[in-house]
Amino acid sequence: MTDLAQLIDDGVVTDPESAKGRLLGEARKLFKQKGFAKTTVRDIASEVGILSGSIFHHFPNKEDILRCVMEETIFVSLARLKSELHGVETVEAQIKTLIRCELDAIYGRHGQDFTILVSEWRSLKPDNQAKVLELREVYERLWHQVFNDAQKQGLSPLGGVLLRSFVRGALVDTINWYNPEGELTLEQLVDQVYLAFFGR
Amino acid sequence: MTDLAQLIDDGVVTDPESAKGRLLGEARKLFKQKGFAKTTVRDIASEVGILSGSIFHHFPNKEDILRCVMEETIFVSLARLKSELHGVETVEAQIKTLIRCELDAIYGRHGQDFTILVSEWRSLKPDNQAKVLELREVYERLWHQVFNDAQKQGLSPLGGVLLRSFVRGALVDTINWYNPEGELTLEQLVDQVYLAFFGR
Amino acid sequence: MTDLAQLIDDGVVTDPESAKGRLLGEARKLFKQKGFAKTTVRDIASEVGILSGSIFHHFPNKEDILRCVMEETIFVSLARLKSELHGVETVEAQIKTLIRCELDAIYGRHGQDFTILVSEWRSLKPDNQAKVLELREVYERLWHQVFNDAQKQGLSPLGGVLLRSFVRGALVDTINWYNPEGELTLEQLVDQVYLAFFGR
Amino acid sequence: MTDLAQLIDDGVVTDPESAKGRLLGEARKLFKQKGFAKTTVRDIASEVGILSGSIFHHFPNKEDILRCVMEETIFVSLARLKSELHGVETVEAQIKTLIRCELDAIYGRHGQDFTILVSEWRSLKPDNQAKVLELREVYERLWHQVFNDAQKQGLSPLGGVLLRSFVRGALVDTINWYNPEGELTLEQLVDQVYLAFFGR
DNA sequence: TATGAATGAGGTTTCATTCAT
DNA sequence: CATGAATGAAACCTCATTCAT
Repeated sequence: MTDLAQLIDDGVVTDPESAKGRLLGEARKLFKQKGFAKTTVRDIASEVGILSGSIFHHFPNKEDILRCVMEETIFVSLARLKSELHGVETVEAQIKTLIRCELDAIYGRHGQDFTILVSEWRSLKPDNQAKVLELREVYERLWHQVFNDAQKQGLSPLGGVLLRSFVRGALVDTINWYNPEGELTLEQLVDQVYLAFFGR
Repeated sequence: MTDLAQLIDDGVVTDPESAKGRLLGEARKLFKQKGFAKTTVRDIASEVGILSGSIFHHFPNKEDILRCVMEETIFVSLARLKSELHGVETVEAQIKTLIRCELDAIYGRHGQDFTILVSEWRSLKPDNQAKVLELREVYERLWHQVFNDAQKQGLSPLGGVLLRSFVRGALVDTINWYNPEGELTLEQLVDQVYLAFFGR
Repeated sequence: MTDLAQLIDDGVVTDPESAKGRLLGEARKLFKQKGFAKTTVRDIASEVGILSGSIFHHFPNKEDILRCVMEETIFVSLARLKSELHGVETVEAQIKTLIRCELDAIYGRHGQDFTILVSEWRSLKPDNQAKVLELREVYERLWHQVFNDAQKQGLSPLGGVLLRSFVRGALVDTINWYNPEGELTLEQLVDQVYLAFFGR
Repeated sequence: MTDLAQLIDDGVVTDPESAKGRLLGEARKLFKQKGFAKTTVRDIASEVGILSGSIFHHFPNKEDILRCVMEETIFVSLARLKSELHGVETVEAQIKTLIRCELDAIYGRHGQDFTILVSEWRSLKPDNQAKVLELREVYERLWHQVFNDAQKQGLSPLGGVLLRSFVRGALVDTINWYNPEGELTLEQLVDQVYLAFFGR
């Protein structure tokens, strides 16, 4: 059973074949393209092939769609990260795996579109922010652990939490200039990020 | 004459005492607080103490207010950066100056609120993006030059353009976690950023 | 099946019982009374008994309402004209039928309000003008044919196109002085128009 | 002394060199081009080279500008008509003079833009309509007299008032199809109108 | 579950008009 | 006479949300 199938089975990720799942998929796409504020509930509905009123059978309101999109993003990213980290021994390889997975998530290789987590953070009301944050911290802790190890090995003078913040910023911001179809491959980008922070 | 006074004199920055200037100031504040989409022109007007219709004496439309806010941000940041870099000899000191100025800009120490440039980029239509981009590139080139020097001196294995991208991301993202009133002072943050990228 | 019922069935005229149909009806009435510019979408909505926002379920914008009103006017006028002309043999009778039908249309006897086509022509943007013009030319050609026959029979020294222009002007302008409830009956008016242009 | 100079001297037409006169001239042009409703008081001001607020030193409100434009149109048209009719003996020549002068007025040969009188009639409130109507009836009576003579001579079977209505409609409507720069000259158009109504 | 018409609050923008300078 | 900033009402339009069918 794949990671994704497992997650669907666990009920934390909606089956993308289902009506709700297709809704989430299109919503994610549009939120990424045009932003949450400029995406109308009609846009989403028409992309799925239903009418706007029908959306509210699946979600209580628009903001909740965003919350679900974000939470699924974290679930999927987390599962994938754990799976990819499995069996990786050296800290260097672990770091590169972390970076690679997050870039994959940002560029939607597995449908996660990590960027939304940052760019649309303010579109959530505080209560929803709290819910998502809880989940997200699980994900962040994985980074902290690996980065703390890196510091111990002298790969960076900074502690895990601070370093993770800088790396996250650097990665998320690539969305503003990096073109995955351009000359620099994703793997090369991974290496450059590694070099920038740990190349000594 | 101060830098700011000079810029106002040059006509590239609006006098903050004037009606238009006050409008820009309040708009900047609100855009930062609530985001462009959720800030209404009524909000801005009422903050200045006029009615919403009066705004359109000074700006043709809401988006143009954002464009002006962004352009002033760049003008002020650029002027300040040049002034602060003046007489600074070592590359290390130059880098720290760049970082310090941008963090100052992000945290609005001189009224610039640099973050808006990144977070509201998508709120501009392509034609306005192009106008702002032109200005912004002048600012970015300053970073590239210093970072290229840093590479030559072996301070980082990366070229100036790529390195600047990573640093910008790291700095801009601080907005999501850094609290300027917290334990970590801005000067300490500058040092940590320097360490993260150049501390070898 | 009546002509109108047939047109509704064909889908070129909206059922006046439907929401959209009632909207068009009230819009037509108001456009005629106050003119397009001075009629607000709120006026129309309140006349139908809905709120202004609801109008935009049926029409993308105000101008489109006018376009629909105009197009329906032509469809109805054309259908009625064809039906009335059917079996009319002499040119004189055909001419009077044309005149009578257009006056009927102007005075809204069958709900067409032909005048709007002329008086609000400039309220349409060029693209909408083009759409309506296409339809209207079908209608005009009917006149040209009959008037060309009239010229051949020596009823007027002018060609069909020019003559039609003059007659249209004369008929449309009646709106500025003719009172259908006054002494001059519509049938008498028809005769006078005929006399003015063909009475020799 | 020209007719116009005489009218200016009489105080019924504003000197076109004066501020108020230039205002009226530009207003007339814009009302004709875009219609009264779509012409803003700013449009007019900027065309004259002043600011919108200054207009209200010359006119109490926008509608009054229209009223003045209309009244001047009538004054000028009337003066010109009287002057042109002077010494014309035959009814045929008188009719053609009337037609020619009105077409001249419609196409702005002497700056009158007669069309506005018809197309913007509804833009006036009843009290202003009444004022203008009073003037206009003097002008219309000239037509009635000549057309009544025409009927007596057997040139048309219709009475002057009704006939004038039809001719006015035909002439005013030319604005919707006639191009003064096209193949049909204005003099030829005069002849065709004459033929249409009196050619027997 | 889905529809689709309707809601109703709120958005940006327009514009004739006023008035202190 | 002219300015130009401000008014304030009203315009068109948007859109998340509701609900009877």
